Amino acid sequence: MARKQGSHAETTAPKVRDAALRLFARHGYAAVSMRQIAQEVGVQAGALYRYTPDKQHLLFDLMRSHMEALFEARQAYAQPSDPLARLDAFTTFHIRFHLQRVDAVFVSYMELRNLSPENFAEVARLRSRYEGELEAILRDGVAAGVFEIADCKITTLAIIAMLTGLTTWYREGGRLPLDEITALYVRMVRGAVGVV
Amino acid sequence: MARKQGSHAETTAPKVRDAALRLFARHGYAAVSMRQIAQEVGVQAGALYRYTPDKQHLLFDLMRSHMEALFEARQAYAQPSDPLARLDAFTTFHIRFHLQRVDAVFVSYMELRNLSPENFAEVARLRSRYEGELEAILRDGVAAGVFEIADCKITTLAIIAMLTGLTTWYREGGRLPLDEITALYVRMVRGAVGVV
DNA sequence: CAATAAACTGAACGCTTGTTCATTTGCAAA
DNA sequence: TTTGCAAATGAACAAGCGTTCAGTTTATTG
Repeated sequence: MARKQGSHAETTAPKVRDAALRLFARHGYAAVSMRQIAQEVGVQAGALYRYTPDKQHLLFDLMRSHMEALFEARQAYAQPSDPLARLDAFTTFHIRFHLQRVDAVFVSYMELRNLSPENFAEVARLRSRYEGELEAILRDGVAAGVFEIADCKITTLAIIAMLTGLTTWYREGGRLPLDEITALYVRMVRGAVGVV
Repeated sequence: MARKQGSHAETTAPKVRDAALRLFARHGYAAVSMRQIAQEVGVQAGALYRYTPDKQHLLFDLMRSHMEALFEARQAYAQPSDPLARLDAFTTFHIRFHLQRVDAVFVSYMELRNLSPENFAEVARLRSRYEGELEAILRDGVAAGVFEIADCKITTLAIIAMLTGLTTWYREGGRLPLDEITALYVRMVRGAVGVV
């Protein structure tokens, strides 16, 4: 019989992903070598190839599972029915989720150009599906007469850019607690969609 | 006497900068080699070192002159006195300037981590000076009772993130003309600062 | 204990990297 | 036409790159 499957592999695999994510976020995909990742894991470079077919796929896996985690977390979130409550919930969710995974957010936004065309298309598809969720909320709000929005598509992109920008400057233990910051953003998002 | 200064250098120098900017934006600083830049310019790699002490400085120069161009362009812009008009003018200016230099914006936001600490500090200083201009507008508006803002610092960052995000998706000849897009953003920014 | 297979090593592969520098090119002034 | 120098070449440097693979280690199974 085979050895209990992956007694070490199950330890090493996430280590590889963690190290790669942290290093890619810090220095950029192209600037990080497989040897650096290996050193962080405590292993020789060749051993990494038991966990990824190549460097490019390692990057893609990180991005894809970031998006998958995003949808999974979102599904676990309460979905109110009235548009304004849903918008607020989206804002809160987006901020909380993204702040918990700054490295993954950074890598997912910065390293798109290092993906092969097919891998890029896959990530782009997932991202626009997520954007679609916000857009649907906006459309519902407009239909219900609660939002005043001239163009839902553009408003969606503007809101997401505004919210995600938070990840570039937020530091734990900063001037304001996260709850207050979130409340500020909820209010700004409301303002941007014309809620008075 | 010396030859007319830089008869060729004056041609080559901007070519080097243009090529570097385009390639850095497209593939990332670390992924671009000096030989690639040289080929784009039509020169051997060694010749680049007449125009930059090293690769890192080439990146820094691009970022610094992007920021300098930003301040120069802003100074040439009309500065109304009432806060709301100034806010609208800032929005319009920011969009127009940044859309004309997508590559420089991209590089300036993506490649900060590839700067040496001193060079990073310099770019950060210039950036926060620019943010300060918007923040001043917001504070004036609050003082004048036209804006309803809970925290001017955070609102500043949120607005700039929202506006700059435009550069990642805008394409000339897209669904909407730039004037309409700008008008949409002017309205959203107004909403975010609580103008009714 | 012996057998087995997963996990990992360590060296090697061909290639590219940023940077340097002695040398050549080519134009403009004298 | 000669001279002088900026501009550019092209070869070289040591170092590092992603990836492969035969071989060694190691822990668990029968």
